[in-house]
This record gives sequence, structure tokens and C-alpha cells, in this order.
Amino acid sequence: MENIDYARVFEEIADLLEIQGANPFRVRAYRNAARTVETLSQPLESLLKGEEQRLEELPGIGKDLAGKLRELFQTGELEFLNELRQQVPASLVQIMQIPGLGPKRARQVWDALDITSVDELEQAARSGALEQLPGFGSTMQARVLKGIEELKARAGRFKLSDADIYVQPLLAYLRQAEGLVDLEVAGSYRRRCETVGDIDILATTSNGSSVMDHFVAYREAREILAKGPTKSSIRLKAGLQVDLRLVPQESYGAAMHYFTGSKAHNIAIRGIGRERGLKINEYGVFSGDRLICGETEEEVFGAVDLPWISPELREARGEIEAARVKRLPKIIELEDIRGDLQMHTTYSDGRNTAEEMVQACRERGYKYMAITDHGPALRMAGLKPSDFRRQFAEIDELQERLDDIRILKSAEVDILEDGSLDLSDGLLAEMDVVVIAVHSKFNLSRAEMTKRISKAMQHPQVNILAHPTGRLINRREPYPVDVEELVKVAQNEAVMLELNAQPDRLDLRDFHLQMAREAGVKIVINTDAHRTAELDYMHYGVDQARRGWLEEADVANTYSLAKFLELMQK
DNA sequence: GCCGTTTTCGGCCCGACTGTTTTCAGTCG
Ligand SMILES: Nc1nc2c(ncn2[C@H]2C[C@H](O)[C@@H](COP(=O)(O)OP(=O)(O)OP(=O)(O)O)O2)c(=O)[nH]1
Ligand SMILES: [Mg+2]
Ligand SMILES: [Mg+2]
Ligand SMILES: [Zn+2]
Repeated sequence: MENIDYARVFEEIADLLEIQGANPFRVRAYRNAARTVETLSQPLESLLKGEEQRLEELPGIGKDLAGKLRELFQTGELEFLNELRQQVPASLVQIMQIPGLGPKRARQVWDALDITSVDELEQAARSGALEQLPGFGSTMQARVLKGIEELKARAGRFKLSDADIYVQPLLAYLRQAEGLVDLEVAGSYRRRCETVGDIDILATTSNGSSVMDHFVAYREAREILAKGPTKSSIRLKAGLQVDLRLVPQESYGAAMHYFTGSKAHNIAIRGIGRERGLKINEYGVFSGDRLICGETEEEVFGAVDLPWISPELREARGEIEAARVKRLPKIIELEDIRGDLQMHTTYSDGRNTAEEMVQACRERGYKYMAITDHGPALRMAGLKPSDFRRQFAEIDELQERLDDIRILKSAEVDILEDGSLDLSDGLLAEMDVVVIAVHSKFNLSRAEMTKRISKAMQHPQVNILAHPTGRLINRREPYPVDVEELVKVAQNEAVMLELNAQPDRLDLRDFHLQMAREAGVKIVINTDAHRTAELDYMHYGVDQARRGWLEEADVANTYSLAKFLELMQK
């Protein structure tokens, strides 16, 4: 019964209801609720256990959906979903994953051809039965077959850092087009989401531009998905989709707001506009047919009496309410960072020596750093106690020659299966800061894993829990663990939680960070660099921290060395 | 299905691109 995916259940209900032809607003309610429970900064389970009506206080969760969440929590099942699956084949929702096929056409192939799965649909398309259906032509049939192939290849979402590989060359190419004024990346990339489904680019022009023709002629494009005067999409050879939107220069602000999203944020802002008799779209803010403003984002927010909101916060997770009462957080910036507390050297699995890492940290203006090579439990990469002592002596020597940075002796100590550590208390006592993390034995139950990590955190010499959930984006699920409980332990034991800035970790997640902030637990943003260049991953960590509403004071490595050392006192 | 000091009923964001639609539905952003 542990680990019910509440969001998935609501998503499935939304899909099935939509195929059934239910009221679109009812469908949207389920989709919104799925989003809400997925990204909750208060843990859903503690709300579910509570006696009171706390669940109903969540935006978009009323009596009915709260009841369904409770039923799921208590029984592990949902009668309503089971009944729905009797009425609509559950495998039909897969058909909606194919580009160009939505609820109406899923319904149509089910009704007309008794198709209930992607495989059956593929057969119908191959046999030519599909193009006989009203509304389906040969073009559509071919598109479906292609869509099914792509679905099998499964490009999926791209890590933000992978998207970065393609963004700069593409922008450089687009800038060659005639008639361009602005060119900016919007969408989830601008909101600095940990993964992006595509790249959304906004261009503006004063007198018309040839940018659309130029765009679809990009040599890295594999396919043109759509092409119109204001909006075109291509798929890159790498599989990544790119959407380009072109609007008049005077619509820059409104278009940027629209194209940055998120969708839920847009709907909320437009709803507020509507209450005030305003129409907000990507071209501007309108009163009737009269354009009121739209040149800048500030104007758009201003039209609904809100201050400008950072893109990272635009997720309809309370930022609008916070902005309304002037309580938006002043979120952290890269320049606030004064140190990096996890990195590796050639002593373990790093590529650069301690001296090189120190030099690289000084170049980045850091005032302190910790060298955290692995303990002996990592057999290939780990250090024996004697290696650590050798390294500490080397650090002493390096430190003697430097007065602009403090090198903290440390280690990334492994949390063993029973919650004990792979280095002795004696050795830990020789360190300035102790970082702990799980690196093996992931297949414990949630309760066991939580107990294991909690025990390690209770060790009196431990300061930082690194990459607390162990997930690797697109490669490895987090091990099962109760992050809410870890936050509580961190609070009681004065342990800090790491936000690991490696772009495939970004661990903790944004909503975990919000949870920690609300509990007053300090976060440390570390790059876990395995070479000097990886120290620059810090900005990914800061981006994630911004999405988690963290302010400078919430992040321990924004403090001066003295203050940071003070924070570690138990 | 949710929501509300203008409402407990009647609203719910708004627009672009595609295809076979003869005047616009479906899908997607
Ligand atoms: N008003 C409005 N805006 C939308 C809607 N769908 C998308 N947008 C806007 C907000 C999105 O951030 C932006 C880009 O759309 P995308 O589908 O690419 O979404 P986004 O980039 O947020 O996430 P992604 O990582 O691409 O899945 O377009 C919508 O239904 N209504
Ligand atoms: Mg996008
Ligand atoms: Mg897009
Ligand atoms: Zn590690």
C-alpha cells in the first residue's frame, strides 16, 4: 500500500472521462488536482492522516476529490476508477499519447473500429482501415504510423543541461534571420525546470521577418512539424522539439508572459484579468478591443495589480497569492554563493588534484570549500583512513600558502545498510565538516530506508546529508524514502540537507526544498564536482533552489565562513 | 469538479495550425 501514485490516478481518470466525453471543466479539475498533489510542498500523507479538513484547503481540491484521495489512502484502491475502467478500456489512454490523436479521435476509433490499444490501432493503420474513417485521411493515417514509431523510440523529456547543448547554436542560427528584434527562450527552459519537453523560443519583429522560413531550414532539423506565420515547430535530429513564436515587437511582454507559462499560471492570470473585464492573450492586455499594454511583462502583471514574478515561481503554486500580498520570496541568486561543500579529487573518482580544485574554487571567488572524497565503502573509488590522513596533511600544506579561501577537510561518508558510517568516529573528528550519503543497497522498504538514513543523520558528527533521494533524472528512480521525515530529523539534529547541483541529480527537488524551507532546515547547494569544470554546475543548483522559493538566508553556503561554521554547531 | 464580500448556480484562458472541414473541429501551444 505504500507509494500510491495519486497524481497518476487523477491523470487516468481525467483521460478516461475525456474519452467518455465528460464536461471539459470536470476533466480539467482532475488534471489540476494531479498537478497539485504531485508537487505539494506539504507532504500529502500527513494531510491524509490528519483528522481535520486540511485536504480541502488545497487549491482545486474540494469535498469530492478529497474523499477520493482518502479512499485511495485507506484502501489502496478507488471504486470510481474501477467503474470507469469498466466503461472505457484503460489502454485507450495510450492512444492519446500519439501526436495528433486526442480524446475525440480515441473515442472515434474505439466506436467505429473497436480499437482499444496502440497495437490494434497500428494494425488498422497498416491495413488502411483507419483512413476510411470520417475525419481521417491518408495523411492522418501516415501520421499515426509515424507517431507510433516515435512513441516506441520514446524521446521523452530532456534534462535542462542537455537542452543547453542545443539552445545556443540554435539561437546563433536564428539571429541571422532578417527583421528580428528580440529573441528569447521561454517555456519550461526559462522557468528552469529540471527537465524540458521542448524548447520554446519567442521572436519579435517590427516590420515582418523571414525568421519562420529560416527556422524550418535549420540544418539540424529532422522534420517540420508545423509552419505558420506566427508559430512553427521543428524536431531536431536529436529528437528535441523546438517551438518558435513570432509576434510584433509591441507584444513582447505579453508574448513572453504567455510563452513562459506555466500553463496553469497563465490560466490563473488570465482568470484574474477576466474578473476585471480584461482580456489577456499573447498580444497584450485588452479592454474590449482596446489594447491597454503588453510591451513588457511588468505591464502585464501590473494590469492585474501584481508585481513582476520570477519565471521560476510561475507554477501556480501560490506565487500569485504571495505576490498579491507582497510576500513573494526574494529568491537566491548565483552571486550569493560563497562556497561549495562537495567535490572529489584524484584521491577518489575525481579528475583533478586537490590543488587544482582549490585553484578553481578561488577563481570562482569562493571563500570556503570542502573536499569530500569517498569513504572506503565505495571499493573502487573509496579512500582508506590512511589516504584521508595523507590528504588532510596535503590540505594543511595548501592552506598554509593561501589566505583567501578556507579548505575544509571532509569526506562523502557512506551510509551503510544498517545506518552506520564507513569511517570511524576518530577520523570524522579530524574533519571540519562531515557529509553523508547513500550509495548502495537501494532496495530497502521505504520505512527501512528512512530509518537507515535517519540513524546516520543522528550521528553527532554529521553535518550534511547529500543527494537525499538518490534519483538520477531519466535513469534511476529515487529510492523509497520519506523526505518529510528526513526534514524533521534534519531539524532536530541540526543537519543540513544538500541540493546536489549535478544536472542529472538536482536532488532535492523543488517541492522538497520548499518543505525544508518551511521547516527552517538549511539547504546546502553543492556541485559534487568530479572535475574543475563541473564547479560551474552551481547555477543549475541555484536555478532549482529558486524554483523551491529559497532565499539567500535559506542556503547555508551563502553565509560567510564564520557564519557557516556556526550553523554547523549542534 | 471547484469556486464565490458583487454569486451556492453558472461560470471556468485564449489563440494558432492542420486537414478534407464546404464553414470548422480537433489538437496543441
Ligand atoms: N494560455 C495558455 N498558455 C499555454 C497553454 N499551453 C501552453 N501554454 C504556454 C505556457 C507554456 O509554458 C508555453 C509553452 O508550452 P509547452 O507545452 O512547451 O509547455 P512548457 O514549456 O511549460 O513545458 P514543457 O517542458 O515543454 O512540457 O505555452 C494553454 O493551454 N493556455
Ligand atoms: Mg516547452
Ligand atoms: Mg512548446
Ligand atoms: Zn555521492
